[in-house]
Amino acid sequence: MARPHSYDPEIALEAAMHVFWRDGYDLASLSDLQSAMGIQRGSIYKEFGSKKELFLKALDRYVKKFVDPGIALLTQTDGSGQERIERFFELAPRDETRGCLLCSSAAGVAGTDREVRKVVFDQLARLRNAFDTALIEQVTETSNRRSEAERLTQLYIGKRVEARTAI
Amino acid sequence: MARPHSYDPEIALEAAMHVFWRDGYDLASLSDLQSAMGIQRGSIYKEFGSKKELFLKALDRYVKKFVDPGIALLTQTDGSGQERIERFFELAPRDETRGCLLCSSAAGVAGTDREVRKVVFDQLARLRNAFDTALIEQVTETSNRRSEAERLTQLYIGKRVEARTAI
DNA sequence: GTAATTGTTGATCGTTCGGTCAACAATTAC
DNA sequence: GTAATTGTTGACCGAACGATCAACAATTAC
Repeated sequence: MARPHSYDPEIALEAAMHVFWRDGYDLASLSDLQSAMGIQRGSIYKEFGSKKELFLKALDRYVKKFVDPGIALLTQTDGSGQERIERFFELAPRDETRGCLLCSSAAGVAGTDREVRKVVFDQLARLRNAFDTALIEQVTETSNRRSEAERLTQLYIGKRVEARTAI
Repeated sequence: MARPHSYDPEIALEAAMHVFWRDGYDLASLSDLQSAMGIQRGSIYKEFGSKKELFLKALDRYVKKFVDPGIALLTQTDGSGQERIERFFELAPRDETRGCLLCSSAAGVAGTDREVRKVVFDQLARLRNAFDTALIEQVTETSNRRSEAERLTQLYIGKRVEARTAI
């Protein structure tokens, strides 16, 4: 009954995610996004609402693609928790100099935007809980386990942020 | 022989450092800096050259004020290395939600500006070396010590980046 | 006093930003 | 075919950006 889409919103979002991943929220301009997504500005706004909404959807996609598999690995039941934690830290390719969109956002836009900060906080909490689950055999005392899970989360963030400084 | 300065460049730089610390490089606008520094735009440019040069000088000041004392603690000779490392991680106040300017810059502007990236990389290397020095009693094997120093550096970055997500 | 020198100001520059919208295109229902 | 509906486009908007500069202010040397 009406003109059909000429582009796939999922593919456009995927492209936007990569721009935000590489450049961060602030440096990613609408012109950059427009080029990468292959659609015009008006279509971006009709489809995604605003730059910030587009970013939040791209971040959500990033989490589904790159964080959730790690959480699934940590919380699955085969193999020892220690093994799963080691495998978790091997998930990110060594040459991925873009780091982690979630971690970079923690250092960047999350510091100034409350809504983004909440999303980042919640996702990092999910990761912390997954570490906690993986530690349940090794560390029986709850508060010790919680602080070790906290340490592992911070270690993950540090690794992925440091990756962005590679020369 | 000429008109004297009406402001103290060191105090102005200190103010700029706090703006960059809170907002990051991109979000810190010249208007913000101007207000915080208490001098007009023209004077900022005459004194510091450009926004990026001002940022690099502010980052340098940040390192001198907040990173160097930590490095000094790690590399001093009294107390055990383990003790000094523990004290290092207690240097940052728990309620410092701005995190660490060096770490935030690693996740942010360092990803897109080569010059900033080099500075951040070098300063993180100094910190890594300081951890290595503090580990010299505990870990005698060189490559083990190096990877443990790397871990501690990443843990530090993670802690300070995570601090920015506090709700 | 005057001349020379340097610091300070704020208006102004061109550019880029995120965002909007009227015109046009493509489809379905009839 | 026409009408209705929705998708797409690119020109355009005001605002904010980083940066510049001519005019003015304050000091020293004489």
